[in-house]
Amino acid sequence: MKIQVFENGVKLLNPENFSLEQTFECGQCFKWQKQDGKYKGIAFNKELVVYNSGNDIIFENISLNEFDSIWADYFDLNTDYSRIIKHLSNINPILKQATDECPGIRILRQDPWEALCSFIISQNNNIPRIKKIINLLCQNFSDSPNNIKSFPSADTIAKLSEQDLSPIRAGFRAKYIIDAAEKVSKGIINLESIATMPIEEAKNNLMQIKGVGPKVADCVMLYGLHNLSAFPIDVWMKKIMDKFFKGQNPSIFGPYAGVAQQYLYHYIRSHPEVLI
DNA sequence: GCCCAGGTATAAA
DNA sequence: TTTATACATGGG
Repeated sequence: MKIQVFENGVKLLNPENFSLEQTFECGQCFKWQKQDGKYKGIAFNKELVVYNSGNDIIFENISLNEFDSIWADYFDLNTDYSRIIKHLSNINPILKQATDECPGIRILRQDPWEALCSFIISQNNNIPRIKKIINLLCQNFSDSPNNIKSFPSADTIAKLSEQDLSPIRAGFRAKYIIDAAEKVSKGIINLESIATMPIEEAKNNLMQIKGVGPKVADCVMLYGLHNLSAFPIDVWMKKIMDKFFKGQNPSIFGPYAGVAQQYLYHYIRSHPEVLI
């Protein structure tokens, strides 16, 4: 990974297997917004503007230290995705097509609580409205010390009532958000320790939270706890499995099932005709 | 107006 | 154990 440091930022020179568009628009995160061709977002209480410049990617107005300590990790830039892609594309022709189409997806290392809360909100919902609700949650309840609209902590949400949450228009999910926040805040659910458990045990723990079923639990494992074998199955993935992997289960993708799932999901959403 | 959305809780079979 | 229905809200 070649890096150039400017007076006002860090530039990644022609990075391999890293596309902002594919990474942000593949349905794994909901808080990054495109403005004037640049992506603006917040993670771990830091604001970032990041954008393409030719084949390079510019991280605006940050130090090398911040890049190394926060963003290289967040974007999973120290993982060799070319190896994962090579492995996956040998498994099945549709996976090869998917990786050829969107080889720049990175599985972000999101904050575990943010991922949990976000995917509770995602249930029976569409992506534009998921984004809207999460944005309202941050606008209304962010507890950042720096006056930025970061994702509110579980402790902050745990102090709220279902009625307090009414401005975010989450509907029936509000009670689930509160329950998750209370369990995390009280330590009944410890996301750090869940990260070290075998995946089935981890999912069973997460499913103690109201509104968390197998799909949301897999999303938390994959996007929040970076367990790359977690395989969230939604309506699209169900169709894909039925058509291309009939009778098989996600274990055929080995330890990278979750990455496979992300390539397939992104690919099939832009080519739904493949399923016909 | 109508159908549906990166599902889950609950009740009924 | 499997299958059916309600759920809040608003995008398309």
